Amino acid sequence: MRKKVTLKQIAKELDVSISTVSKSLKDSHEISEDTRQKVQAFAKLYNYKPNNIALSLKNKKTKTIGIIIPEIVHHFFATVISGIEQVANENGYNVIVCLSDESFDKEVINMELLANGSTDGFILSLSKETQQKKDFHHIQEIISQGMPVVMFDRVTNDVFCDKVIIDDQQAAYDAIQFFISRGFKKIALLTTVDYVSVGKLRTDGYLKALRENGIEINEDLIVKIEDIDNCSNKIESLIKNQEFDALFAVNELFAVTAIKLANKQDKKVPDDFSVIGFTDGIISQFSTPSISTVSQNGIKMGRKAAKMLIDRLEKDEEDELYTTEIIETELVLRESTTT
Amino acid sequence: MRKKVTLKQIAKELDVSISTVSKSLKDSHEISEDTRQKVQAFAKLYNYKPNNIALSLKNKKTKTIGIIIPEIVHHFFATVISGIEQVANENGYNVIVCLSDESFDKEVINMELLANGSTDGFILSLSKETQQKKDFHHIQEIISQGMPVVMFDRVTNDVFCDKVIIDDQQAAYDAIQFFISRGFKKIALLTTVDYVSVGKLRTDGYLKALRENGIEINEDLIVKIEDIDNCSNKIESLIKNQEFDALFAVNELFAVTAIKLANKQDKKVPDDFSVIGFTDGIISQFSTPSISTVSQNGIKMGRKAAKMLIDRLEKDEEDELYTTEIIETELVLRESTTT
DNA sequence: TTTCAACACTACAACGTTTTCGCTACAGTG
DNA sequence: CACTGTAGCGAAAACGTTGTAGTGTTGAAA
Repeated sequence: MRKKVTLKQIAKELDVSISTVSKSLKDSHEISEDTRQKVQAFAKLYNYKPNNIALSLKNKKTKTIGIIIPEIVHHFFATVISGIEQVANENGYNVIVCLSDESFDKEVINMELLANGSTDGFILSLSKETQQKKDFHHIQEIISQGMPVVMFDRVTNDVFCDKVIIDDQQAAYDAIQFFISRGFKKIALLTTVDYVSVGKLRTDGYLKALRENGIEINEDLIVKIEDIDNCSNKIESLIKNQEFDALFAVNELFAVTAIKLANKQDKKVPDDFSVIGFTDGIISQFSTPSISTVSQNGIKMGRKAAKMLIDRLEKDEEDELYTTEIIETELVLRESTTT
Repeated sequence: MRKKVTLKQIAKELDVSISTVSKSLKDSHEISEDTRQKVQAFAKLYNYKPNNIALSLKNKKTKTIGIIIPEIVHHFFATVISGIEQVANENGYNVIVCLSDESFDKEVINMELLANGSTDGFILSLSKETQQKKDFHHIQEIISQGMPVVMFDRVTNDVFCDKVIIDDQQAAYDAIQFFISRGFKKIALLTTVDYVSVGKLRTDGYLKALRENGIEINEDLIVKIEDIDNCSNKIESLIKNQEFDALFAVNELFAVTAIKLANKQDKKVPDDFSVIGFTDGIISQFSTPSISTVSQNGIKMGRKAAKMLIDRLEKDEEDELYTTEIIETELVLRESTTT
């Protein structure tokens, strides 16, 4: 086994000082051509590479970005990571990923762990539990220590930092407007419980669109789902007992589940009702019928978040002006809506 | 801004030595009750947490696992990461994720970067390009430096290390046997080009099952796909020009694409032909018809890989005995196969 | 001959931590 | 009084690196 070689070992071997080795490898003019070549040749032979940890300690920079997300087995979050990783990579940064599993405690523990020197900054999306508790002290704490934080998608107004979001309300509004423009008046909504920020905003967009078009809001057409694994009953009863000609779901899982359950009751999408989902993932693309969605570009979101974080990291003045970037969404029309 | 406090600062503030502070916080018996309490109170007040980087440098352990995978926007890899993260977390490890984007160069660069002190070991799945080039020097190099490596799914026999795989050949064999047991004789295969190790193995299982059952192999029923974004023609022509009663796809994307293209030609699954895919992902579950698959439990694979790596890391003797764990697969029957 | 610059190199501190070893002062023992 | 033991603390090294501030030698100008 050939362990990694250090400056010290090279120095000893060549009978020069550590400084000389370090400078030779950095092509310092203080070192004679002769010595430089000797050292470089030796270093190459033994495949010398500086130790990142030692550099991090010295420079007080790790060139590492911490990502905290609720879960990774979720197409949207995976695309965001992918986007972050692209930009990080282009700028010589690594990403270290922690999953909160939607748990407040895990979110706190992971952040505190990484904040102790492991990362230069954070990109995070809040866990459900954190949003529910409205307890953001761990994030505040980290920001107050001078570590930059960028929040995306599931954000909160209670923390001042850079943010990347989509205009959830507007996007939902646009989707509903699309339905209305096609002459649909009875529009059902499949949404989450209110404490999930994005669910709430999308619901608001739905309500706003109806109101502005003078359509009465029918509470029977609004289904709020807490637990995705346990929502069949509610959706089934909606489809069976209510009459509607269009359905808007705040995520693609709700959308595809509704379509499947409709099939069971011999109702066909889009013949019996049109469907638009949210988040343009694999499911929407490949289900039959393929589902029209409000496309939320995760890659773009991740890239933007990473760019904002790195910009802040590489700028030396502390800038207290935080910005919130809005990533545009797009209504992607597929087979689940009549044209 | 309240920067992180160090031992040195506490020492200065309380007018004791750094050693005393360190020992106090570790409840050393060398320190008087009095001093200990004073230090601990102060540390708590200023929220002292030891600096991970300094610890890593001192202990020559980072408590970090490097994960190198081809891409993350891929349900299977996301589940594997999820599994790795679970076990890592349980054992106080963090995970740092790098994506090779199926590129040999990026795989090499990322590994070399992380190997310079950033991680204690690696869990990786080979990029397509690496498998094609059969160049594994970067992995060999890292192993020879004494850094443990665990490979999963896309592995190679040319590198000696711990591995976690499924029995791809057997799983494919079982799927084909299932078809044959239902009386199907004309079985089509949608596979990858041969250099993708798992594709090759699954193809071998298909061939073996046919041979053992005395069914003649019809090359026209075997379609090898290089590029997923550009495979429609080949699959369409298979469906249009060949006659078959069952189709086995080596991944779920191929499976769902085939079903969609069949629909276009007014052929229905499973009425016109049955389909079994590979990798039990979101698509298989939610497409219509839902797709029967050989389920490849990514979480389990990730957990196992992480366990193997951590075991090796925490055991002090160097053990040259490498093992290859086989994760069992399961045939999950859904709507795409007739019963 | 003195002075000084240029050259080629080394020593050392610093980053934050742990741990071994050593030191001092005081109590106890014979 | 001389010695030993010990409680309580501090100094210093080590991990690997970089950059600043020296150090010693040479040769040339004054």
